Amino acid sequence: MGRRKVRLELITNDSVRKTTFRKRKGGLLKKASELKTLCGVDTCAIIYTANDVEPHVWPSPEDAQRVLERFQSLPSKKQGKHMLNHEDYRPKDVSMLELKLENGIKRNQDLEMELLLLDHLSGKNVVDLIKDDEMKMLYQSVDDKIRDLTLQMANLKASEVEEDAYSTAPAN
Amino acid sequence: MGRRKVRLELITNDSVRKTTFRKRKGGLLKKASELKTLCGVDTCAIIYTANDVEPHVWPSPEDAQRVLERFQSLPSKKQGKHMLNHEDYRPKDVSMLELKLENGIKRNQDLEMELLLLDHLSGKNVVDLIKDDEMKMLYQSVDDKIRDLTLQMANLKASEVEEDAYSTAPAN
DNA sequence: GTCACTATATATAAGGG
DNA sequence: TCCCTTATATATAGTGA
Repeated sequence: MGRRKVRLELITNDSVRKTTFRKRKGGLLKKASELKTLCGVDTCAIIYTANDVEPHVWPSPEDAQRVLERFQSLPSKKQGKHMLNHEDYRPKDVSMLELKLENGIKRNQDLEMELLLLDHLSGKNVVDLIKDDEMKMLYQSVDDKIRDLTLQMANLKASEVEEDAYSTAPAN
Repeated sequence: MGRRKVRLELITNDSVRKTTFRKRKGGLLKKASELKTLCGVDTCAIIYTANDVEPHVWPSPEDAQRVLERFQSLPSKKQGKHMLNHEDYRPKDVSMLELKLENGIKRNQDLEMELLLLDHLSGKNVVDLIKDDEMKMLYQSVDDKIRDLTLQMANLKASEVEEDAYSTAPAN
């Protein structure tokens, strides 16, 4: 769409390529925005530039907000066939602690399942930039999750040690 | 871009909205594809339709393949400020097992970090459809990861029990 | 590298099977 | 609903400041 038809192939000239990228990125975002508005679908554009390490995400602030909410309420459904059969990897006879450990495993599986989604998206070059504030919120959210998980594992370990104490030398 | 200028607002008429969605989705994908080719960036379009539960992802088969590879080689960098300070949650005096447990935690943190990326993307309505084969590969990848993690945790638990045995009743 | 300005190339809203 | 077709609306390649 310009003075002349361009061949669909990598633009070798650096500056030209950058300029084209900038222009087209804008166009793509606009299109995505329109699609979202006109059709009521929650579009999202992303771009991992070879330069930046951080992925650039788009929507608007409200969108990012909603993303977080949706993410946090993300239930452990869909796990179906992806639920791992623990039996295969569990040393026999460790009954007492199984439940707790399983909880931990289950949690990890939840994470993995969400990771699956990430799979579909990571490694892609996306189209935009998330505001700093939103970024912080996202990070905060993950930090919280990490905290929970770590605490849980620590407790698990602690209780195991405890249990052990019981079976060999009752707590003072 | 049509017989007449359309107002930027949700199209109320169902059939019209659907048609417009289909058309514009195609256009957006084409644009993304061009951007990818012309600028050498790995574009990716996604759409979570209100109807379908599964997200629809786009690129081409080769892209999906690359996604997987990139994902699997995803190092544990970037963790920086997101590394959790275990000290705060670790019951004191459990030295012997710490390392193993920490490995487990570390792993979880890796997952969490990747989850962070997901944060940026989930909950968005994206633009496309991944081929069944690719989907299977992705699932397989996650399954493998789940297997690793589970096995690791099982081993961790097993070795703890073992250690315990040693300190109280030397193995037969 | 960026911005503005066109001339063109594309995308697509309406309509008609 | 899905394809066509066609009239217009948009996107953008090339160019100059």
